[in-house]
Amino acid sequence: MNAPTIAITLPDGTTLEVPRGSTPRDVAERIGPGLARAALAAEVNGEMVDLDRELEEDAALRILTQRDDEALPLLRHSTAHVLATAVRELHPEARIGFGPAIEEGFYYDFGVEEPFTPEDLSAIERKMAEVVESDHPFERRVVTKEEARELFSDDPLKLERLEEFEDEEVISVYRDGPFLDLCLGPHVPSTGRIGHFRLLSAAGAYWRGDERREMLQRIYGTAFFSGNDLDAHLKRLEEAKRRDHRVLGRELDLFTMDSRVGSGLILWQPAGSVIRREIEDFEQELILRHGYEIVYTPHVVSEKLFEISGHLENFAENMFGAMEVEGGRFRPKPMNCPGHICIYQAAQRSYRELPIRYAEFGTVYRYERSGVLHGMLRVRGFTQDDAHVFCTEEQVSDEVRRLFDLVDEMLATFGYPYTIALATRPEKSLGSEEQWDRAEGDLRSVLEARGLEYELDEGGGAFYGPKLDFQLIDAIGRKWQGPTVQLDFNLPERFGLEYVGDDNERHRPVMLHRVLVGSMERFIGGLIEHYAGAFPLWLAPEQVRILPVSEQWTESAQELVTSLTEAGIRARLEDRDTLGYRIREAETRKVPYMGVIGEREAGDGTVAVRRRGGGKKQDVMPRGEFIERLTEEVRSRARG
RNA sequence: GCUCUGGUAGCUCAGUGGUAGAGCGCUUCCUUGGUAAGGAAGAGGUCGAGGGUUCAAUUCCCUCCCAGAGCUCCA
Repeated sequence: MNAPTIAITLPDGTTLEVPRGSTPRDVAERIGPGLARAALAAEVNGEMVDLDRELEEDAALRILTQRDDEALPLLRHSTAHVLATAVRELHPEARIGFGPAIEEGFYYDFGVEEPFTPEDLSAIERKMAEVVESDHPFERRVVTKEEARELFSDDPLKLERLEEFEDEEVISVYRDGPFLDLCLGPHVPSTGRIGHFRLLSAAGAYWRGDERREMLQRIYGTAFFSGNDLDAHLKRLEEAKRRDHRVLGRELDLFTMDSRVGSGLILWQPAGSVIRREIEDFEQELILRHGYEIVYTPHVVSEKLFEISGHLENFAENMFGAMEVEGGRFRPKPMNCPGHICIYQAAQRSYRELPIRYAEFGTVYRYERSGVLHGMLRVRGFTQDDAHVFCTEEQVSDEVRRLFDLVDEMLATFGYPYTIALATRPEKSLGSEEQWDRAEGDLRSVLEARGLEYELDEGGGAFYGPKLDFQLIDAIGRKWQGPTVQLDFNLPERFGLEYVGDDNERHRPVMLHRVLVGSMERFIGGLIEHYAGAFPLWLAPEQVRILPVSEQWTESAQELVTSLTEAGIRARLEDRDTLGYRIREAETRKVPYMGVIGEREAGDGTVAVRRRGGGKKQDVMPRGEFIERLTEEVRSRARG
């Protein structure tokens, strides 16, 4: 016979005896009225549940309030239900799809005849406020499949989902006021707990993400516990828009596109080319110091190469079509690795040569569907800072260690913090278990030896080897794909790579693919947004603009421009229009330094230096000192 | 590729069934300036392309091209 009470263990280790069938809300009230008021949901034995779920057994319990990390997704999911509630009030015919919380908010998909207009969104938002005002409780009910079929008889999309439930699965539905949804939960106690939300956009989305299925209309929104958090989020969205690399790219003449050239193909203007060349020079210097050798491979190669590499089999849908030349078929390369392998195979390799590290700024072409193209971030032609390391299995961990040194130096220069994910063996994979264990162990031990935190992406590796992914965090907290290190057991096999060991036997080397920036296009697109177009001195296309106060000081100003140019500084004279106008122009062009030359400066050989964004503040200094300071700032690649 | 939205001057955008406008930029002239816009004049448009309706289409309709927001996918 069950005892009449159960023991509830709280996070601080204390235990409460409560009657069987008590709810987390009861427990919260036992702990204190403040907590009871703040409570949103609970975690029982690691499972998230509603506050009024009855507890039948001893359990570990944690009351969730808005201070807990899990609370925000909960709030957003509940807000999605409020959205659906409002849509159903205004458009009773709308069929309901799914409405989950996502990283920055939530969405809900609806089957409607006409897409939602901005006016619809406003009306829906107002209706949502009414739903919140009504403070409907979220009520959970467990139903049988048969009951559920009845309840959702008018909701074909829900019925489809319903049929996928296994017989023994618990089917729960949630009601808030007039709206009923098939939902796993949990939810906040009532719609009144939802305070600060905003609908952001509407767009088409395939039912269940399948492009062969019907297109539904998705409404995106976000929600927060406090108005301040919502405002901060909306400001961040504004800020992201302000930093859009496509807008800044045009304003600053960094890059352009031309439909005559083709979609997804970047034309680098001189200013953007300066940035790219500086980064390439920096990286080249870096990798030469780290023992790489630079190679070059052709852009168009025989299709036979991609038969051997397997690209034709596995990557064809991302490759440009073949061109026929004298009966042979050729393709623009989508990756650089096969070419590097051929260079490796140009000679018989001895263990004494390994590791061999080939690097190339290799331009590759990939077919991307027109709808996915986006500025410089998603293109059809891009240049990878690609490298391939051929080494023995024993050398892998040392090579990975060296890569970390490279990555650290590289990313610190741009001011990117980063996170790391280790992606391990997927279900379908190539190579022996020992090989994988060893490779993953190598990666792991390097991470641990460095004391680096990392996420584990279980089963996220490619079929041909585990990998490390670095994610960059930019100036406004967004994540970008950064360096990757990929072990490859496949290509050495396919190409039959060999080296002669100290035992005079032939062995198979391991191959590492790695990129630091990934693609120059994507990286620089991201960098434009990271710096909001205000590049540090070493990258700035124009580093100094020299402004004579009036034309009579042009000659003196020109002398300074010449000295700067001779010192390797990108400097330009600007002497038309008024000084105020030219200063404004230099500021909007985000030139890091302005040097003003007037009667005083021309007289005593100084320059009045004004820093970008520094307002009226100016620093008068001897010209030699100015040049020295700039040279040092460039040399150290200061982040400025 | 799909859904939706859009395409008017170099850029950002307004506008109309009777062959077109603003601001910025550009050119020229005046102004010779001291730290985020001195003044004036001027040039610049096949109103994305093709077809249809109409006395008349940049405007209404259809097709196509291009771009954007999503979906799916990726460096």
